[in-house]
Amino acid sequence: MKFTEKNMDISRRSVERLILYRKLLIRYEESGEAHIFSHKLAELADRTAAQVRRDLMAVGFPGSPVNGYQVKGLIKALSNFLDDPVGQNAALIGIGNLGRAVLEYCWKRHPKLKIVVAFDNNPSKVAVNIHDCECYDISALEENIVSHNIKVAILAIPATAAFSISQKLLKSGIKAILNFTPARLPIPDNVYIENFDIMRSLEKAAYFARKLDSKK
Amino acid sequence: MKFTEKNMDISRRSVERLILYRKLLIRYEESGEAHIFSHKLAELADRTAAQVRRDLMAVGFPGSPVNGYQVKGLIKALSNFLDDPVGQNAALIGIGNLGRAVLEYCWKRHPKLKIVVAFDNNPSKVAVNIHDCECYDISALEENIVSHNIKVAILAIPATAAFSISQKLLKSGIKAILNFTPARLPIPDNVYIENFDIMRSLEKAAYFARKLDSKK
DNA sequence: TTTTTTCTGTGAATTTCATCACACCAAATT
DNA sequence: AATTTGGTGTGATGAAATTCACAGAAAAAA
Ligand SMILES: NC(=O)c1ccc[n+]([C@@H]2O[C@H](COP(=O)([O-])OP(=O)(O)OC[C@H]3O[C@@H](n4cnc5c(N)ncnc54)[C@H](O)[C@@H]3O)[C@@H](O)[C@H]2O)c1
Ligand SMILES: NC(=O)c1ccc[n+]([C@@H]2O[C@H](COP(=O)([O-])OP(=O)(O)OC[C@H]3O[C@@H](n4cnc5c(N)ncnc54)[C@H](O)[C@@H]3O)[C@@H](O)[C@H]2O)c1
Repeated sequence: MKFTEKNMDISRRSVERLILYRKLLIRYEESGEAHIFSHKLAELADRTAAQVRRDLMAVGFPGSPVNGYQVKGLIKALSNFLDDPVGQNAALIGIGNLGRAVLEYCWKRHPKLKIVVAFDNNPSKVAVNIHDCECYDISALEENIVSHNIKVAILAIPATAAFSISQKLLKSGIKAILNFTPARLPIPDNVYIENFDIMRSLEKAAYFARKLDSKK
Repeated sequence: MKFTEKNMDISRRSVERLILYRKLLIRYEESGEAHIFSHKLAELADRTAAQVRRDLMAVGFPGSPVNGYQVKGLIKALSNFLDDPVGQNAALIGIGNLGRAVLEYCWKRHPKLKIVVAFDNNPSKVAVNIHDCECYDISALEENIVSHNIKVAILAIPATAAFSISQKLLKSGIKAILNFTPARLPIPDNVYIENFDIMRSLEKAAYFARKLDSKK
């Protein structure tokens, strides 16, 4: 069954890896390679070849035992699987240190996914244009979220403001939130949320550093 | 067996949750509560009560069927399990937008884990002191990592510099790296690495936003 | 031509992770 | 005094994720 239909359910972890594979493949293609074997892609992604092939089953792009996968075709198949054909817009809430770093970083990285609007309550930060992204006052949040058909938001405001803004986002039809504030937001389960907390990541890193350092 | 010894192997996910529990408990304690039941902690952490109790087995702090867990004691037991008794120091490499945001955010958040040194190759950023953190020229990296007994590093430099710096970190005995650059770093498996890539997280969020939005 | 090699695609086995369900306990209730 | 209530700690069970292992296919080697 080479051309598996792509409406099968797929795990969060698997999607994560598919996104990584695509990124690695784009880089790999730039180095001039036209084909790649699962074990090579696995090496780049730091996974096993079997897992790579399993993950790719969801995408349904066939490889050949002789040459492996055609890189260009696989990238296209992955994009077809992962991206919205029309493209998706995202919003940034909070144009502080972190918000600006994110804006800078995400600029022009993805042809189908762009941060097109940002919001802040500090007048000095609005009415400007950073990297193709229009900056508005926070009072214009709802109307712009709706009018730009935005379903993804990045929260980078102080924790104290996080809850009330998240409620507004939900009301405006947001379906995914990347939450950089340390606040825990109550979210219905038909909305995706990912909480980032660098302090917690640092604690985890420190825990394992200690374990690894004490071994041998 | 109430007082399980804590040298059992514990999964990465479980450690992650224990760190979250502690944070939630500290907040909970501030609200004046002295005791907590597993189902309440589960609710705060958005997990099940059974999983909370399972996770806590590793810590070995007993709860009572009548009052649940004593919050103060549990926080202490978690800290005892998670933290280095002496404390750990971390280093930041790259004092740019992102680096400064991280430095600001992590400042005074943890009594046993501190970013004590930072490095940059831009002279205008060194020889200053941000939030108790000394900023040095990158050439002083190795000696300071060693002299401060640092095992955890945060990489927030341009991707092009990531590989060579990571090699220096490894040589200096680093055991964990939080990598914010999009570079993939080859790391021996006795060193912990966590790769952050907001673009990839955003892609994932967009994927699930799309799926959730198309359902019903 | 026949055999060997090598890699894909995927059922089956295995391992890892999460939940279930219950023995046990102490307080509250009858 | 007996019974009910509600929560912990954990063995047993179930589900999910990963790895194994092999049929099949096509090129390369013999
Ligand atoms: N997850 C992490 O690792 C991490 C790292 C750094 C910072 N943070 C968190 O991310 C958030 C932003 O961090 P930062 O360093 O950029 O802070 P910052 O203070 O530099 O930026 C916050 C921005 O939000 C704006 N703002 C404040 N209230 C607002 C409101 N009600 N509506 C709209 N905009 C508002 C401010 O004007 C400011 O521009 C904070 O919650 C911080 O704790 C998280
Ligand atoms: N993971 C993410 O989501 C994310 C988000 C934003 C930025 N980033 C990445 O994080 C890194 C830093 O981002 P930023 O926005 O802070 O960039 P930045 O340009 O503001 O900061 C980079 C800093 O590194 C310093 N630097 C450059 N070369 C160096 C070297 N060889 N040794 C020491 N210091 C050096 C520069 O002087 C500068 O201060 C970049 O790789 C960027 O792509 C990642």
